[in-house]
Amino acid sequence: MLRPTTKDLAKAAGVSLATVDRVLNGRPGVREETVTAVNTAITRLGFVRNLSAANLARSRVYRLAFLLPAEGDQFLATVENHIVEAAKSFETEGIQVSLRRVLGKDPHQIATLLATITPDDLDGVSILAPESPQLRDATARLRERGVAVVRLLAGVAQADGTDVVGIDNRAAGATAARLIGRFCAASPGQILVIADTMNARDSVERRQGFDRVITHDFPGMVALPSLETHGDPERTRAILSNSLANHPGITAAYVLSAEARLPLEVLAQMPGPVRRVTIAHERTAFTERLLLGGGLDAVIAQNAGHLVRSAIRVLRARCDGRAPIASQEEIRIEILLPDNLGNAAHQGGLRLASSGGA
Amino acid sequence: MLRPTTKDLAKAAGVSLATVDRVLNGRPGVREETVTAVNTAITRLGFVRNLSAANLARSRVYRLAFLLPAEGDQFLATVENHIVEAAKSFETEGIQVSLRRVLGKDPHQIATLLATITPDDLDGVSILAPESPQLRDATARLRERGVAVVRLLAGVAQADGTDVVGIDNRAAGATAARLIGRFCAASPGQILVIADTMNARDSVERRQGFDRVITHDFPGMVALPSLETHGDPERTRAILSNSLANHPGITAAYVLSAEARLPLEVLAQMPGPVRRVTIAHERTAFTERLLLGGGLDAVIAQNAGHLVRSAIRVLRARCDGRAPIASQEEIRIEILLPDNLGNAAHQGGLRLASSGGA
DNA sequence: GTGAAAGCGCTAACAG
DNA sequence: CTGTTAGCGCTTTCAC
Repeated sequence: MLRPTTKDLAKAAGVSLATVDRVLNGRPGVREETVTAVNTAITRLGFVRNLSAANLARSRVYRLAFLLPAEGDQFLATVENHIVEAAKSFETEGIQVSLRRVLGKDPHQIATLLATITPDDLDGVSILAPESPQLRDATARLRERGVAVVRLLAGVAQADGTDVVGIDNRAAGATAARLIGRFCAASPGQILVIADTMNARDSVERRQGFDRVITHDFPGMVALPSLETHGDPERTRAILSNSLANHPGITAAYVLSAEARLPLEVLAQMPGPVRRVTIAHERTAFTERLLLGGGLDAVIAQNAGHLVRSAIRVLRARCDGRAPIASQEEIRIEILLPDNLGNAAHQGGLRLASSGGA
Repeated sequence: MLRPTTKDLAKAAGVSLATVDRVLNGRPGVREETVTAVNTAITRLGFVRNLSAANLARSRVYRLAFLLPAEGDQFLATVENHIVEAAKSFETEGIQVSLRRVLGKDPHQIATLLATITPDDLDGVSILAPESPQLRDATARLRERGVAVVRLLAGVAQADGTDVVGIDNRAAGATAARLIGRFCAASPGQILVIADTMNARDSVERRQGFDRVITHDFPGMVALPSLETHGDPERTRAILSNSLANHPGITAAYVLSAEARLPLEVLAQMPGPVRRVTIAHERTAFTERLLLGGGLDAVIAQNAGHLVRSAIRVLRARCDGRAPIASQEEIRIEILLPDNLGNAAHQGGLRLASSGGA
């Protein structure tokens, strides 16, 4: 026989469909006895609930939104593209995903904005913004109001029950350090560490992971104090040329911010007798090109597509009061070399057959 | 207004539900005129089809099976685990996934087995077996009979329209070579290359990719001829000790087969004055432990969970006559270092919140 | 060629 | 506390 349905359950347990439904959804108002009767039938028949049918009956639509910074460079654009793509493919499943580039730099602005969101507008939001007390507060309120929340990329999980989708930044920093250490085996020296700003929690964590590995496993190398570009080309030029002049023993550079273009472009213009080992974060058109051209030795990345789809799945699960499948939602720290960039980068042939199937 | 339904379409186009359905599913027997009328309504209303409802109405169940080798070591076990896990989570979507460890080493046995499968048993199969003319033939027949087919890990795409889910093995070999080359910068020398057998297409491709990069980018190094273990411990010991004795300049080892335990264990027992840079494929309990313990410098892996879920999604799409979403189904070549193994390996805390959501 | 009506598995008012 | 009934959006006979 095919999969048993609620009807079969009702018959087996000697109750009506409505009662089966009540038990299935843990709704109150059913005698303990009947509950067990139904549950027995469930296990006996090996009943598995048909979620699509349930959602159809509920005519449930999930209204989700991604709230992103208003300003950003290539990485943000990549994330955006994946959101748009994912929005399309989730639409058939009754999940409406919108995208709003509204978050400013001021934590208060962000908090004020979040305060306007209610369950009438949205069922869940995914927020990409730096950690701040205001933000933590605002997300807690949002959740109390009944809006599911996940933090994208940056944030601390578990503290208030808000999920975080993104890589472990300490591990990412450690990975960068390991690569630099190994790549510099023949020429250990000083390491330039460059960030947008070290005020962001994720930057600090990356730096911590980085330092741990360098100190512990590569005693011949020294990671210099972090330089902060603040996104300013002039300043970047100044601090980099200054640092390179002061430290002739620099053999490597680590750019730990998500937007690596500015420091990498400036770095490329600096004179340097030795070829420096350089590692940056996130796959963008820019880092990809540099990697293929030999101007970058490795890229530490998190797959933006996975990131977005994972955030959507987690939100959906939370909307239903379900727990996400942790093993599926873990975002891997990818190491990209010129050789494992995959199709998107430079090859023509997909491994999927181009024509229709069976 | 909420998302328009078929009913709205019918009204807008001045036809019945049945006709809308015929157009939606490209069924014959509709006047050209009415077809365009419906299509106009579709675009005008921005109609998006509700797939769950469609599947419910069809009471479509997808019966898929993974056909795996009867014999294998840890990597196969990992794949198996993921199949079982995926089977559970896809069950709610009406996708029944079974697992059969039935494939032997003989291509004819495999072909004979595939010949017994009909659309009455299964809607799609995912086959993990080495390339062979018999297999290609058998899969082609299967597809003709109306059973969707994807090849797992090994195979050639597009040739007969059969999809292949797995990494690009040439790129994987190239990635291994790049890492070995860079890690050996201070001590270039000869590289031991070890395989189960070089009769498998994927082994050959990895070797090709490996050689290309070594030759082109690391002229100071030499990749020795491939040694074949044939899964035999005695033989492995003999050929390895022989090779190490003959080539005192060996500074690296590349194990290119999916099951790396045997050669790595034997290699560990071999005396060696210099610490060798060692790289192997696939994440298993064994390679993970070795990586963390420093006995392995990197692991080139394909995420078994993605692999399995991707195979299922592709089969499902083909069953429906849809094209899979290529960007989502590309399997990344992961590089694993001790630092980016992630939660599963050694950490306790998940980044997902442990308690219920909004 | 096209339409009417029943039903997929489940939920959500209502009655009782 | 429990059952009846009418759908959710789409497909599928079977008539017309």
